[in-house]
Amino acid sequence: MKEVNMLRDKLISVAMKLIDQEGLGNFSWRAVAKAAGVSHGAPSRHFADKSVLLEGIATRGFVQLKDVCMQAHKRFPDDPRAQLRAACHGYLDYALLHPGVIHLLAGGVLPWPAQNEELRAARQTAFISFMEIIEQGQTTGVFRLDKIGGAPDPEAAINMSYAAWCTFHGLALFASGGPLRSLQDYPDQLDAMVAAVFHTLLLGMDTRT
Amino acid sequence: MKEVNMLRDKLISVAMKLIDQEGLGNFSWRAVAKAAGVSHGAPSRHFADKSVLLEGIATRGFVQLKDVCMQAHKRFPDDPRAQLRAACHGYLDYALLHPGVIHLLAGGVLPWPAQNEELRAARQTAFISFMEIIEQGQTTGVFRLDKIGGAPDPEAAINMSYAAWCTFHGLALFASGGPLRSLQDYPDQLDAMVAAVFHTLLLGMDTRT
DNA sequence: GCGCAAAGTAGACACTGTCTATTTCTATCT
DNA sequence: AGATAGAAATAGACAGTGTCTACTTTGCGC
Repeated sequence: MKEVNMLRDKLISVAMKLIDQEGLGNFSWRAVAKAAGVSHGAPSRHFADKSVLLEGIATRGFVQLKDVCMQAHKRFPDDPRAQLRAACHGYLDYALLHPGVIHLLAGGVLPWPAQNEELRAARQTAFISFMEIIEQGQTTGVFRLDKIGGAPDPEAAINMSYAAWCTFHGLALFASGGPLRSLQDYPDQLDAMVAAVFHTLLLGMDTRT
Repeated sequence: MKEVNMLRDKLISVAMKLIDQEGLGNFSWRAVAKAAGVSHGAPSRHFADKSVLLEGIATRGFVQLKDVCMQAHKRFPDDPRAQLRAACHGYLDYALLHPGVIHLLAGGVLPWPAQNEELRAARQTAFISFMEIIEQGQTTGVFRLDKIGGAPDPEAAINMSYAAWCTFHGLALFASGGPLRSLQDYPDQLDAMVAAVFHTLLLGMDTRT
């Protein structure tokens, strides 16, 4: 097994750490090089410029979020509600651990749709992985499958996935670096808030209500 | 009526425009000065440094979001569902018009809780303005008032407000500069997606379901 | 008209991202 | 093994950035 792109991987790891510690704004190309122990010109062999490096970080972020969804899916094989709850908590935990990365994934920094093919694929894979939870829930009759007008909607899974993902995303941003950030010091209150938000979301998705 | 801080206001206006056009990352102090027609040192008479300028922009952003909520409230005096829908669309329209500002408000750039007292107050006012919609809905029996366990919750309004706001916020970010950005070119599809997401949210909040 | 504080200007500085020329490393071929 | 070509890393240069400082202009009460 050949060790390819050792420095490339290290740079992304180091950059992730810096981005989470210093924030997305104070993130510097030269600081990444220094933290990786190379000269300021070395990274340019692996990343054309700063935005390509950010794309690399974002790609890894989406891969990790895909893992979060897959673990949620695997852990509760026949319980879409539990899967969704696990995905919610996994997403939130990831955001608290990687506040810089989650804000990078939130958009506004990199252009969208992404130029980078690898990044586009990673995001797509993560979304599909999440959507499988919704689809399974809908096909097993746990989640709603109706359209606004009442007629069945072929894109119901996509729409409901975005509804859930938007909520997770907003919650994760608020808790990791927004108005709910101070709740990090009071885990019980944070849990209560997350439970309440999730409760409202699930009520809107569940056929049982 | 005295004209105070003419340049200060102009700088914020100009900076808002630049931040929305060029993005939060390519936003430059000197470019703001140039666009306002003053030397690069002039803004420092009104803003100590770049982050204070950003705080000024964020403050104005929250004030404008408060206006969105108040208009939604005023327009449908006795219909919390319509108020909420109007707030959702208002929030989204604002995000599409001001993609840079909405990402600034999303956090990750400015430290939270905000140092700046004015900014903190503006955010608080905006949130309260939004929460009034929820409160009115709950007291008139349109929105749920139950806790997860079933017992009444004094903080129900706060929790439900955050549930709704998280969804709006995630949706706004996705649509303005995230994975849903391409839907801007297909207004019908965008409307359908927004309607579906809002539908799921409302189902989770409404007592009627 | 004077004096003074506030507002705006212009130059300097360290630092940033990016480009280029140069050196060092490494893997392959005879 | 030694030579060599290509990749990888270095170091210097450059314009542009945020911020600090000294200097000049402006406007207003006396």
